[in-house]
Amino acid sequence: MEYIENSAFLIAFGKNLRKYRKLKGFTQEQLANDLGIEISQISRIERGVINTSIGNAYTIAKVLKIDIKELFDF
Amino acid sequence: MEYIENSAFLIAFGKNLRKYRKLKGFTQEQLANDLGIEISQISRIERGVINTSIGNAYTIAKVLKIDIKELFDF
DNA sequence: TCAAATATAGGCATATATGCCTACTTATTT
DNA sequence: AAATAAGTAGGCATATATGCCTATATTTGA
Repeated sequence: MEYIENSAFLIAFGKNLRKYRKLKGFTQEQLANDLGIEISQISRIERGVINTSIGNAYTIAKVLKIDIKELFDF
Repeated sequence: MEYIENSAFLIAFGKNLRKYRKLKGFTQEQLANDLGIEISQISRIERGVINTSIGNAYTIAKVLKIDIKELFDF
């Protein structure tokens, strides 16, 4: 198994999240509303600007109705 | 798929991390040193006291030489 | 091409994780 | 039982994520 840098990981995670969000037909705003977090955060997470929490990742998976492991599968 | 509460998720994550840490023969201190983070944080994460970042989870997986998905597999 | 919807960018205040430290507790080993 | 190792607890300062807001850019649809 090869490991990437932390910043690259955040970007990869964000891209993956964006993929699943669109796949499930959510806009950033809808996702943020369902999550109960700020819409600007979704944009930041998807671009890899911020290093969000595991709890947030879990809640996102919950809203998207996917397994959290899928968010880390890339 | 059934989803648990956020606080329960953090506790489950911590227990799982502890399982893998011991499985790989690390003390909290060794893991913290290899990670380059504070030992007190490991204790807090394992007990579900804090909601650590996805980047931290990734680095932990890297040090333990496991796939990050395993940390979320419970 | 224009309008509307969606996403990006950044500033500022606040909340929470983290680092650093000391003290205490629990577990392990002899 | 005593000594050592490992883990827990909490305080305080700092760093970073988050919330809230406004403005700009980009994409999508008519």
